[in-house]
Amino acid sequence: MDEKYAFALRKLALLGAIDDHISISSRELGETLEMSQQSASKRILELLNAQLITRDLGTRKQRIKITPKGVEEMKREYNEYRRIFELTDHLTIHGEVSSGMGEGGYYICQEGYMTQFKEKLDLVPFHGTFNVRIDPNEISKLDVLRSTAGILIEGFSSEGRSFGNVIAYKARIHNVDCAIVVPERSHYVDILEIISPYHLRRTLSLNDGDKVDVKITF
Amino acid sequence: MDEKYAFALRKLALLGAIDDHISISSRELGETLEMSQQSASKRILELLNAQLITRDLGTRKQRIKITPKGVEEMKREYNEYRRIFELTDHLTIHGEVSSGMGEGGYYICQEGYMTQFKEKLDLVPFHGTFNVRIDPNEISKLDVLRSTAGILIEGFSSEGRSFGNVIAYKARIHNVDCAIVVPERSHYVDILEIISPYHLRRTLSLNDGDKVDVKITF
DNA sequence: ATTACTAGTAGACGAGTAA
DNA sequence: TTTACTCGTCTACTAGTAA
Repeated sequence: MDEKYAFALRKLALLGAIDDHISISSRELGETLEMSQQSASKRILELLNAQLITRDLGTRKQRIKITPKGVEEMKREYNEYRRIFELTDHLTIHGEVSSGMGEGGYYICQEGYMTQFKEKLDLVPFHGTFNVRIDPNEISKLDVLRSTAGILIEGFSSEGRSFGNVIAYKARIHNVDCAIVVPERSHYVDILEIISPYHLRRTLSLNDGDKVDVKITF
Repeated sequence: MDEKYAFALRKLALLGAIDDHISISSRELGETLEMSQQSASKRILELLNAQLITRDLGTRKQRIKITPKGVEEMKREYNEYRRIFELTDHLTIHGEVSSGMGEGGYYICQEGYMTQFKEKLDLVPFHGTFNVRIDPNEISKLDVLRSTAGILIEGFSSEGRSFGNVIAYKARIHNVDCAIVVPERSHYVDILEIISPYHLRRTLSLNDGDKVDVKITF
């Protein structure tokens, strides 16, 4: 995205153009962007062309709304700032113990992954995965995590099945070493899958619903 | 700040130029900014001129560090994004009950303020202020709060003393109505001063050090 | 009121090059 | 190798104005 579009997009977002269409004339937009009506009009055409906004052009005033693509572009910039101001040397994600679907456990136990966990993380997973449901307020911390370079656990093929790359992040839960494992090609979910040399539920006496802090170190 | 400077400043920050001087040639900066060496050199001179960065220009490579002013400018942009993505209709600040210095209580009890609290907040403070020490991880939420339009409680003069403007924000602590009061001209502190028609310590059975969630509604 | 075209100007950019 | 000057080009802006 052209950097100059970010400014206009951000000001539109502050006026509420993410949730709804907002009525704003090119003159008014020009005022908030500190430019002429003509330039603001041109900027709107550029944003439309870049598919960052949509517009209803009525006879009176145009109505503008930011597209999902526009929101994504802004989030990218937002996440850069988060990395600058929030990331020191660690990131803490709050959540609660979840029994999850247990699907991750099957993948993680594959020999092809296990050898790499030992080599690259110096960690032999005890048993399956430990699942943490991320506090809804902190889902966006996943963006920050995923924009950070983790440890690449390479995919492989075994018995005609292919297993994809996995990104691992070293972490600690209540001072017990562990690692978060995220399939490289996965949709965002609110569950952190965690491996540890210990049986975390037993070691930390945790049950479903108990609050935990996952501290990722960089 | 010229908007185009923000991009360069942000990329420098991501390279670590907030904490330390970083070695970066104009050619390298040009690569990360996707522009020529010449333009990157010019951009550096502009940033220097705007006092957003400082530079050691050695014989080999220049070393660049972002100034406090530069950091402030970035924070302003960061806070705009926070308002866009973090602020829905409320903001929750975590903290713990603190006995504070009790100074706020004296000011707040002034007749000039009290009448306005009743009119503008529909709230007759019970007694002094209730102090919450903000969780260190959430101090920056104050930036977000202060960049939000609160309710202006006008200053006044009484018995030869002048009392300044105060900004109030309606809030709830564990479902009890209250309001945060912030002197307009004050340095940042980690204490929220809160007024409520109830004696919060007694009503909620709170003692120093107890964790509380302050939910600000907009 | 609007939006947005055209024309003229100021400013941003990169190539060449000096130090 | 550096940084950064000059200069030509090309883009971005605003004023004027049409629809």
